[in-house]
Amino acid sequence: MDVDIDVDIARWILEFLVRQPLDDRIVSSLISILPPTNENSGLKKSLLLRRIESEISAGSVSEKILDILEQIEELDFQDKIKQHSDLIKAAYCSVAVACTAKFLNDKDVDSKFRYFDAVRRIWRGRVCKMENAEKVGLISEELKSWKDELEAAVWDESIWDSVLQKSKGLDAVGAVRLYVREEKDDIGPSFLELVAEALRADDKLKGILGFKGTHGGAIQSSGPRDANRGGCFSIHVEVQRANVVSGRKHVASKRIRGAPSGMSRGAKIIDGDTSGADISGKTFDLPSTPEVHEVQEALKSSSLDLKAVVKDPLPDALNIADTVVSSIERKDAGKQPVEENHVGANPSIAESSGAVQANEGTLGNHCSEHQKDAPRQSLMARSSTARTFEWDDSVDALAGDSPNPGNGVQLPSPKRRVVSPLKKYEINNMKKRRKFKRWSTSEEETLRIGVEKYGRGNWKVILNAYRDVFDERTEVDLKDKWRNLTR
DNA sequence: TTAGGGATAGCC
DNA sequence: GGCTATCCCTAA
Repeated sequence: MDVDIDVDIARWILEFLVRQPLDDRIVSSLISILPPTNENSGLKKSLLLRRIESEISAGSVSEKILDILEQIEELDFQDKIKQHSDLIKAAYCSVAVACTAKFLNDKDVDSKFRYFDAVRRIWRGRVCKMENAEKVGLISEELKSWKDELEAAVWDESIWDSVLQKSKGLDAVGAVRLYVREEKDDIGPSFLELVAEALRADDKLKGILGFKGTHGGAIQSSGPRDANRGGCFSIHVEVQRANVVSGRKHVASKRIRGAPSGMSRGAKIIDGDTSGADISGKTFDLPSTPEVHEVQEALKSSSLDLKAVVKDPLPDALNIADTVVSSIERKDAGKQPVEENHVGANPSIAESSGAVQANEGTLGNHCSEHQKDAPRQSLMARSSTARTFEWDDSVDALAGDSPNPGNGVQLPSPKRRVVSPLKKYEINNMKKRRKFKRWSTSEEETLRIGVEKYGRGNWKVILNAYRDVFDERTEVDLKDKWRNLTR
């Protein structure tokens, strides 16, 4: 089930997340619940690069990397990037060789079978397909040379040693790392990081952000090939004061001007206190799991970066809000009028108040009648496709963790909402079933070999021993398949 | 981590 | 709709 969340915001979140050292499962979970952002090939590439990094984190390479590099090549092809980096070709060649030649290490019957199988899969399968399709993005002279050599070794065991020695001269992991570094440098930082960076560097922009200024601060994108973010754009944030006060909601409309299509939608920030609020939209809660907490921490850290560079952009707004808010009866004396403006003015500070950051992976979604009915239209009026997102848990610690608690802003504690059984049901259903993938004969054969060698029931050992063959399989899959084979 | 039951996708 | 293969959940 996809979360009903603005696709641009989802993209910002994903752009940010894929650059964080988070567990892959967490990122995958988030991707599965955020709406698809298929049109963004830059994000896709970032995700693929992340998968590569994950694959080589153990210091070895696998055939999965070949698959990912092919996907990247396809993306580049779709983006009409004709000139492919030599580094991607070198990385592909090195990994292909490593994934094949490793089976020459042992001289037993199994390894011989696996070597033949690897040559069939990689060189007669992948490489030949690319050659036949005249897809030259990953084809290099070096690759062709290795193909001949490895094919020759299929028929001539006497050259195994020399091929093996030569293959050891290739540093596959190093080649992949070099390529990934080049791509990441090329893509540049995420949008959220750019904003943070711009705020750090530009005092003027700090002043502009959050209040009714019409000036725009410019942020230069550092990703020359990242057509999805555009080369240069400006940021404009406006506070809808009327809504902030009348609805006890903190609303800011953020718009990127001059950005490519899809970048100009609103992000609304709402106070965690929703009591009495007229909620017409759907609300999504995240389960309070360690994984979710980990993601929240990463987002929080980025938010704190923002907060650290924004001192107080709205002193005037505070005074105005002070006057208006004072007329509203408050049950909670700890909620100061100044909070409202801080929140409305600055998304980074909004977080501290229990407000929700759309760009913090918030999955809550409220539509405020107050905002809808607000008589004053903002210059940066929320677009029809914009939604409101509410973050319940992430902000708990922020107010208390504030490095400068005496700075005058004491923010209300967000309230954890009780998740209804129905919601829990929805949360459980957010996990998508994997795509149905039929077992190949080589997988079946390898499973038989594995069971013969390691014994039935040692599914994890077998999976680890033949990880290259069992692509996207789990130990449970192996167990289930064996059960099926032996029925 | 594994085993087993149940759910679901894919095929006929 | 029925059957089978694959995937998922949960108890041990």
